[in-house]
Amino acid sequence: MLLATWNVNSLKVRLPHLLTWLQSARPDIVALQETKLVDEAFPTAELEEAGYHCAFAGQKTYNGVAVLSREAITDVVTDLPGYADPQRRVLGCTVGDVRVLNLYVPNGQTVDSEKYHYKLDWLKALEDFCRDELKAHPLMAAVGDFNIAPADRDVHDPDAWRGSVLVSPAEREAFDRLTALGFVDTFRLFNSDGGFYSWWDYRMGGFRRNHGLRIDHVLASKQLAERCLGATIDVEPRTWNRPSDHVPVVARFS
DNA sequence: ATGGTTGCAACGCAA
Repeated sequence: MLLATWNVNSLKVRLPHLLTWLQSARPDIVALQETKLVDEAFPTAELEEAGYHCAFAGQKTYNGVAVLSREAITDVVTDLPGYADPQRRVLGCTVGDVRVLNLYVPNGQTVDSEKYHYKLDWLKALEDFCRDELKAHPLMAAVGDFNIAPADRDVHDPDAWRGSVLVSPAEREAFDRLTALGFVDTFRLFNSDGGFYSWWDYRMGGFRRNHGLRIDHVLASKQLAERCLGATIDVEPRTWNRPSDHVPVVARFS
């Protein structure tokens, strides 16, 4: 079973890339972020034609998440309990025996901004939610654009980034508290090296120079992680014409 | 030198 996450930065623009990638990678479940589409505009017909069921929580212009699955999708939730938020950043659902939580964690903008405090508040609500979800669903994955590079090895220039949003201590502590609930970073089960990134700024030739950050993750509950056979970052779509600034991260399970 | 690119949608905002 292949489980993937991809921040597509506009599903309208990236639909051709997504369809091409679905055909080549053949994932069973794909979590999408930054669809930037209202639900009425979601390309359900094209994706069903490609063999996927769809669940989505969209909004105009910003945010928006979706899950595509070859198997049926049930028990959908689109909010963190007790955290009223008009921004569409959460899609929890069940596929087979696995609970999947698709997350588009707030970016935070800068550490001195209101958006940064929103990010930390949001992560606290996520932690409370995941604590309960893990108890209810021993086989669980929390995937998505976390907008956090967990360690310096996940950052192309740690000294230049020190203290910035996406790497700040408070964000990393929130990420560590989340994993301490009982998640495993599947990529790190198979690769402990630096230099592997899932996002590169569009500006300044970021991808060409591999000036990236590893901020998109497939976290698996301990019981699900026991079934993990591999995890990869597929950088190829970043080489295509008019790419997303993020690439798919994929984990394989038995 | 505090830049730059993209998407949305409207001439700014978010990433």
